[in-house]
Amino acid sequence: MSEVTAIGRPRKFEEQTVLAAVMDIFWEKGFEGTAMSDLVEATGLQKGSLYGAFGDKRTLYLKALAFYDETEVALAVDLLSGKCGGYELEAPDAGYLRIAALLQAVIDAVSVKGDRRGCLLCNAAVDQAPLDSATERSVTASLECMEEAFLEAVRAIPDFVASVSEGRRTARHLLSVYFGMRVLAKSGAPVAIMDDAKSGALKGLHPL
Amino acid sequence: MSEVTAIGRPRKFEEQTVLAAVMDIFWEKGFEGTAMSDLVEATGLQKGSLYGAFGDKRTLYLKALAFYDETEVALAVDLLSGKCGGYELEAPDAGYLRIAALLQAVIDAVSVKGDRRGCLLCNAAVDQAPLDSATERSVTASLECMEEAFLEAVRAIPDFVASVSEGRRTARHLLSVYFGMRVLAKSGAPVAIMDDAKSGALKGLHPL
DNA sequence: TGTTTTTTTGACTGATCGGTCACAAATTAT
DNA sequence: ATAATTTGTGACCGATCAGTCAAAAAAACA
Repeated sequence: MSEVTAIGRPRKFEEQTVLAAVMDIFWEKGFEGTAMSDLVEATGLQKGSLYGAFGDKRTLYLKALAFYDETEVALAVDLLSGKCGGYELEAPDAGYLRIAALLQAVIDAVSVKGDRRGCLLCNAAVDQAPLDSATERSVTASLECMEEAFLEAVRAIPDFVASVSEGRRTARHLLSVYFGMRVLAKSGAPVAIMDDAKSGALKGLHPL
Repeated sequence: MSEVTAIGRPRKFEEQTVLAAVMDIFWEKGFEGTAMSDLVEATGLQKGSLYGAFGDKRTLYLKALAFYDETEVALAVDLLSGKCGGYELEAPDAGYLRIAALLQAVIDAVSVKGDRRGCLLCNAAVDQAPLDSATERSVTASLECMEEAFLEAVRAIPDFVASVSEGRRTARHLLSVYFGMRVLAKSGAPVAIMDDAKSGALKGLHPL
């Protein structure tokens, strides 16, 4: 993992910390909207150090996307697939609750935390994926993770009488609702709209 | 509407034509990703003419958004509210068919026409609405139009036993699915995923 | 104490950015 | 004609863009 002794002048920064700061800026401003000077300011590093350690702007963006996948996407996936605590995971309607919790988290990000940045994955899909194939690949991979996690949650809904293909269909439908809500959130839509989008989606999951 | 005689040198361009070209570029590249030189190339006008006729880049963007609202959004709204022909509007399940047709149109834009630009409204919501209040207002207004149109379609579903508030909820849920599918389309998602998102959403509309 | 290796630093580059402007061109009004 | 008014044109502006580089600094070696 790490060299015990490293020759040469040691780095003054933690790679993960810098990447987190870089991700934040790209998240807030997008790829084109972010200048290298923004990253210099946010990271406290000089331009030369950034280029030396991470490569050019595009590479940095891709690494920020990967970091997002490892942190934020992983959190959502863990929530959906029941690998993290706090959501009554043992309840009989665990799958339903997990999906409800994720959609509620999208709403809370806006209404509680005032976070208008939305989802970096969604942002990247909209403004960079069609223009850059490496970004497209990264986004696609993260989307597949989320789809599988939704599928896992759907399958954890007892009495959800559904064929295998219907489970997949439902997962993809929920994926779509999730990103739609992210878009609505960024547009400044009132909480009531997102609440309805959420409960409208959940309604179809309750055959009880 | 128009002056019969206009003093001074007459314009060589049609305002609507130029606006359509401008909209196309912003649609494809986004606000930050579009340079004035791109617009000069696309419109055939010189920079000075563009500034003289439409104002600065931001104003031009807002006018392109308004143009999108008057053309593309209006088409979707007309389709949903049954004001345009071609979709068996007299059938007993007219509302259902209209919604299905709109979601299918999102898929066809990608699979038939190879159009990866998505929806300018969605793009604007994601990358400009949080940063510019005028853009946010424009996006919000268009979103409200679409919500009302979805609501009209939902209410045109016979046997859709639902309270008033449930109709609204369903409309907002569909709005969310619609934008989610737009995001998936831009991410390069295969048609199968969007098909499932669509049919998953439609399933909840068929209490038959 | 040097030598070597790596990182930090900030000045520097050419290109491009959004935006302006003076002047030529085209039309109506007199 | 000629004056008045508007539009088209392209050179021009300072600012900022992404990216580079040589030299200083900080560490491990010898």
